[in-house]
Amino acid sequence: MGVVSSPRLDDTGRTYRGAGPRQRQEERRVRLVDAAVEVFGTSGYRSATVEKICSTAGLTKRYFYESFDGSEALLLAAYASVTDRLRDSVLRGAGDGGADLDARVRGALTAFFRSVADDPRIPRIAFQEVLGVGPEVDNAYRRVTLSFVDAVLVVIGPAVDRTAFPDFHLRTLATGLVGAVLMIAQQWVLSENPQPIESVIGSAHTILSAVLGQLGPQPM
Amino acid sequence: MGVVSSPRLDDTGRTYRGAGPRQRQEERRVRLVDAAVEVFGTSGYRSATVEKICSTAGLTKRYFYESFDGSEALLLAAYASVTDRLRDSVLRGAGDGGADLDARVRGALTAFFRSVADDPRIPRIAFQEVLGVGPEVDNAYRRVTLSFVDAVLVVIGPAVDRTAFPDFHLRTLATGLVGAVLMIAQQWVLSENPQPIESVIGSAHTILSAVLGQLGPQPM
DNA sequence: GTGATCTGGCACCGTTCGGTGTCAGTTTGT
DNA sequence: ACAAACTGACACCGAACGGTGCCAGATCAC
Repeated sequence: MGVVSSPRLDDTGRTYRGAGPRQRQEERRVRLVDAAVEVFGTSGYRSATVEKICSTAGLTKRYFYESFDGSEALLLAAYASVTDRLRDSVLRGAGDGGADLDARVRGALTAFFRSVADDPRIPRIAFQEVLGVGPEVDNAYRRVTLSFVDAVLVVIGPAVDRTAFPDFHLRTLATGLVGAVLMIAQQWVLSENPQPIESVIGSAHTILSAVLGQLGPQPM
Repeated sequence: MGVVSSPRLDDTGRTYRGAGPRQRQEERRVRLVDAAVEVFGTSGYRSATVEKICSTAGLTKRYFYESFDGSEALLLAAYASVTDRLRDSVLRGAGDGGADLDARVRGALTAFFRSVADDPRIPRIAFQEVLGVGPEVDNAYRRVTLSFVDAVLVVIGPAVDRTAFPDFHLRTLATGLVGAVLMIAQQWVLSENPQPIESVIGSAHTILSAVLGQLGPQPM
C-alpha cells in the first residue's frame, strides 16, 4: 500500500534529456507531489481527480500510476511534504530563541503562524483535507500529531518538574497545547478580517506560558 | 440550498397508518438523519452513498430527495443533530456545577468527555468527517466552533477581568481552550489503550484553570 | 367494495472517474 | 542512419453512483 515501486527497479535504462531513469522518475514524482499540494491546498482533496493532478503537473495519468497506487497515496505524500516543512520551520523558529525557554516558545509560535499565513495551502492540507479520508490517512494524521506533541515535550522538557507530574499527564497536556495552537490558527486563517499575526501569537503564548507556569517547581 | 421543502407543502393529503402527510414526512426525515449519524459515524462520510443511507433508514432513494438536496445537505443535518446534543449535554454538565466556577468547568468537561466516550460516532462526525467536505460544510463547522467558543466565554465570563484584556484576546484564548479540549478528546478516542476518563478530564482541567488563573484580577 | 392515494422496490439512464492499452513521434546509443 | 527506448496524448472500458421514473400492491376515504 502507499507508494509503489517503479516497474523498472534497476538503472539499466537509457539516459534521456541528460538524466538517468531513476532521476527522471524521481523528478516526475516530485512534480506530482507539488501539483497535489497545489490542487489539494486550493480546491480540496474531495473534488480533486487524478486527471486534474496530472494536468497541473504537466504529466499524464500513466506517470501517476508509475509512482502512486492511487489518490490516497498521493495525499499521504503531499501531507508528509507539507508537515515536514512545517515542522522544520517550527523547530528552526524555536532554535532562534536561543537558550531562554520563553524566547524559544515565542520563536516557535512565530514561525508556525508565519508559515500558515504565508501559504494557506499548508493549513488546508494539514488541518482540513486529511481528516475523514480513510483509516490509512487517519493513522498518518495521528502519527504526525503525536510527533508535534513530542516536539512540544522536548522544547518544554527542561522547564517541567518531572517528579511532580506523571508522564501521561504531561503528554495529555502537550496534546492540549498543540490543539490550542492548531485551533487558533485554523480560526485565524478562516476569519474574514483576521487579527494581526502578533496578536494571535500573543494569545497563543499566553496559553502556553500559563500552563508552563503550572508545571515548573511550585513555590509553596 | 440545503434542506428542500416537500413537494406537497399543504396538509391536503390522506392520513396513512394513523399519521398525516406532514407527520409522515417528518418521521422519514428523522429516520434519515439517524441513519446518517450511524453511517457517517461508523463508516465515514466519504465512503457513504445515498443508497447506503436509505437502506439503513429502511427507506428508498425517492424519500431521500423528498427531504434533502443531496448528501451534503444530509451531512449538515446530521452534524447539527450531533453538535446540538453535545452542546446541550455540556451546558447541562456546567449547570450541575452550581455557582462555583471551578465546579462548573469540571462539570462541563465531564459531560463532554462522557458524551464522546459513550458514543464514538459523535466525535467522528463532529471532529473528523465534516472537515474538508466543501465550503458549505466548512462554514457550518466554523459557526459551530464559534458557538462553542461563545459558550466558553459565557461560562468563564464572571471570572475574567474584562478591563485588563481586550475582547479579541479573550476570544482567541477561548478558541485555544476549545481546541485544547477537542484535541485531547480526539487523541483520547483514537488511542489504542486510552487513559481513564478521570485522567483526561484532570489534564483538560489543568489547562483551563491555568489560563483562567491568568485572566482574573492579578494580585500583584 | 371501489377508486384514489400512498408506499416501497426496482429498473434505468447519464455522468464521472479510475485505470489500462495503444500509437505516433521524439530522443538516444551505436 | 537506424533501431531501441522513451515520451506524451488519446481512446477506451468498466464500475460506481446520483438522480428519475415506473409499477404492483397496500392503505385509506367514501
